[in-house]
Amino acid sequence: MPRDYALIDCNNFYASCERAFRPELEGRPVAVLSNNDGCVIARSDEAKAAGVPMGAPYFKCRNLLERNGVAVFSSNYALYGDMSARVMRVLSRFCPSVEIYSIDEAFCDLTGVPGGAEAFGRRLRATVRAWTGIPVSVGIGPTKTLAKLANRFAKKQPRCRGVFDLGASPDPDRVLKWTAIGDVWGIGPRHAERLRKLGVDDALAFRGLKRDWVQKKMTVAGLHTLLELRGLPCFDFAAGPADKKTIVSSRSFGHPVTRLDHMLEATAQYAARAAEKLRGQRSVAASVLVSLQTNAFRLGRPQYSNALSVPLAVATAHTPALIRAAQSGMKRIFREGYDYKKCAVMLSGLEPERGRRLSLLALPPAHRPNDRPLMHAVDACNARWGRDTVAFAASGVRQGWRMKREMMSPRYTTAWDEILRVKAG
DNA sequence: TCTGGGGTCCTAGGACCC
DNA sequence: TCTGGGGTCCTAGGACCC
Repeated sequence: MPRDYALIDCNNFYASCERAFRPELEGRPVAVLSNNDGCVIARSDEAKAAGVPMGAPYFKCRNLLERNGVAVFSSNYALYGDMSARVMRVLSRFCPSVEIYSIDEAFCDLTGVPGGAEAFGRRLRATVRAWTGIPVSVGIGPTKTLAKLANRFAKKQPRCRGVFDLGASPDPDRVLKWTAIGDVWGIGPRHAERLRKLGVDDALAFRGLKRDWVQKKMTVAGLHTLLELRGLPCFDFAAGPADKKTIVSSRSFGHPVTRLDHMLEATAQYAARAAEKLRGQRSVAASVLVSLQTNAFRLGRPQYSNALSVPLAVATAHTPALIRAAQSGMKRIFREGYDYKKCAVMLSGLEPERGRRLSLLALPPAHRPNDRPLMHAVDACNARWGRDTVAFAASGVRQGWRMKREMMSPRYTTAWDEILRVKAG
């Protein structure tokens, strides 16, 4: 039986989150910057129309932004994460099954919903808007790839009014023809360029290619995209989030770091953050990869980057152990005489906390009975009173390397003292 | 002139996604 | 002066083993 998958995608999500709490920005251009106020990562429709490019470095487009009266925000992930959860809760309340795909997208299985998928999608869209303030688009199709494609059509074609069901369309091929090859889910810039050179410019032309050729040139990933465009589902619907296989914490510094002690502070901070995420999925890590790099944009300056993987004797989620491992690796790859821009800590070899393998050489966790309750208490404090309420001394106190966020909006929904006030009368 | 063969595991790099 | 962060999957090739 053919299925109806819907892709619900929040429009210009970060910009819409900012606007949800500043109604006077409705109809005005809004842009949100990446960490460190580095580049533009979200734009309202008005900002797009003004010609603000996606990914543009802030210092390069600052004039353009000012000239057009664009309201500019540093990214506020506490706010976006919470708004995302609200949107997802609305979807879960009305849809039989929801797969959260990213912070601003979810797939829903609408097969057999009463009244038809499109009408259901319209109600969903209106409800999300009314309950969260976030505008969404809804695309419906028999496979995830086609739902994605339908979603893009819904978003770009005003007459769709935010919802489009490809399966119910009188001429679906016309929509495929309208979709540029590079806009097909799963076809990135590399493959798109190659395909265009062969005269394959849109989804319809791609769909007509021979499977053997596609598999040979684009591996099974490309083959799956091809088959999905033909209406054969290749990507399963996953109700719950799968455990991560790697966990990364990395951040560019607010100022270049030159000293080992500062680098070790940042390493500890990132290791602690990664460890928190690790415990969040009840896993332990078997190895820690640290890396560092100078700023490759600064031509003419000496460049250096390196990475080192540090295996752990026993897989663990204990922050002090992970900090020790990360710092020992960092000491080995750090070289004096460079301006470092960024470092990262990646946890890999993840396995569930229960049922992990134990080493014969190190004490099993049962012999360190206080580790887990301690970490649990730290996580509970930070969940309740905010990140870094309890932190590790190894992360330093002054943290001169911390990122810049000079235009951040309040954490309207996650911090009591930043909550919106509504004046009476 | 000759230089086995096949399996498994790991890693690095490439491509993609948001 | 200032250019994000966090993931997944696939493949090729080398190491290693018998």
